[in-house]
Amino acid sequence: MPELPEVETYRRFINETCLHQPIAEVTVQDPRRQLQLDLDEFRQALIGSQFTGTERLGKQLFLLTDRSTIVTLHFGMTGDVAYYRDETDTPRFARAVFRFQNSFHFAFVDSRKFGRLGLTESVAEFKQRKKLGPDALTLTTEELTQGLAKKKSAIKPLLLDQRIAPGIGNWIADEVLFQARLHPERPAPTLTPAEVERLAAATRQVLETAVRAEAIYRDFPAHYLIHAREWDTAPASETGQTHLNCPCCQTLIQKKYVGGRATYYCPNCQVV
DNA sequence: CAGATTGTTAGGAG
DNA sequence: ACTCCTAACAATCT
Repeated sequence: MPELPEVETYRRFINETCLHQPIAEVTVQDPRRQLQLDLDEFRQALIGSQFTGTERLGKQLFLLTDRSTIVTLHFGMTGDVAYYRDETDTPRFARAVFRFQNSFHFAFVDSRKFGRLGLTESVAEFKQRKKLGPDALTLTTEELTQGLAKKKSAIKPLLLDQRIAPGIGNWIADEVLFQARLHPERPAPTLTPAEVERLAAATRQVLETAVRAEAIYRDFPAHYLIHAREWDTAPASETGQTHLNCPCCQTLIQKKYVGGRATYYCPNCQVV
């Protein structure tokens, strides 16, 4: 689930829990898969150091330390964070655990092991190496126009391209397109400047709303498409409420695969 | 139990 | 060399 709003929420959580406390031990359950460097190097770089602050770019999280090294965290599809004192409270699927000298623990939790941990010298270096574009939370019309230049494909896969506006994931992409009233398969070259501007504005607005709601989807505004996604119908059906219709025009929400990802849209509000 | 799943990336086709 | 698309990755949930 971790798209930009979740990662931003994790960042704030870490800021409130993990800073300025010497690290006593670091364990990684499956370093060959999830750690991008040797486990001993990782431990030596961090044991005895403290986290001093955090940064975020798209879905990538950076933990600054009082040394010249920065921890990089990517949460994959199922990454989460946890902070607890007793080892007996270690969450299921804790894949990496930082124990602080005050005996509290910070855990990188990730059932599916798609997440990654690594080290970098600087955020700028990391951004360049990964070719990440400008953060989607503050995406300007100019940045989006630049990012879409010479692109030929459908707009939705481009919104998911982290080199254009990192932070947008599959669900947010659908929400942004719905709010901008654009069909997910619109070819990027056919977008008018006004539509690109609408898309950039919707991106900022959806992400700001999601961050404000701390990525808790049921707290999103009622006119959001996200309530119509299938996964929302399970809990909703228990209360007798389903939201499979467009919150704007009541048309049945369609599902199809665009760029290999499940895509939800309103065939009435979002015309190609 | 078959089929779905959030993100990223390698590999192939063009 | 670049763009675009697909499939694979691991594990879990429904």
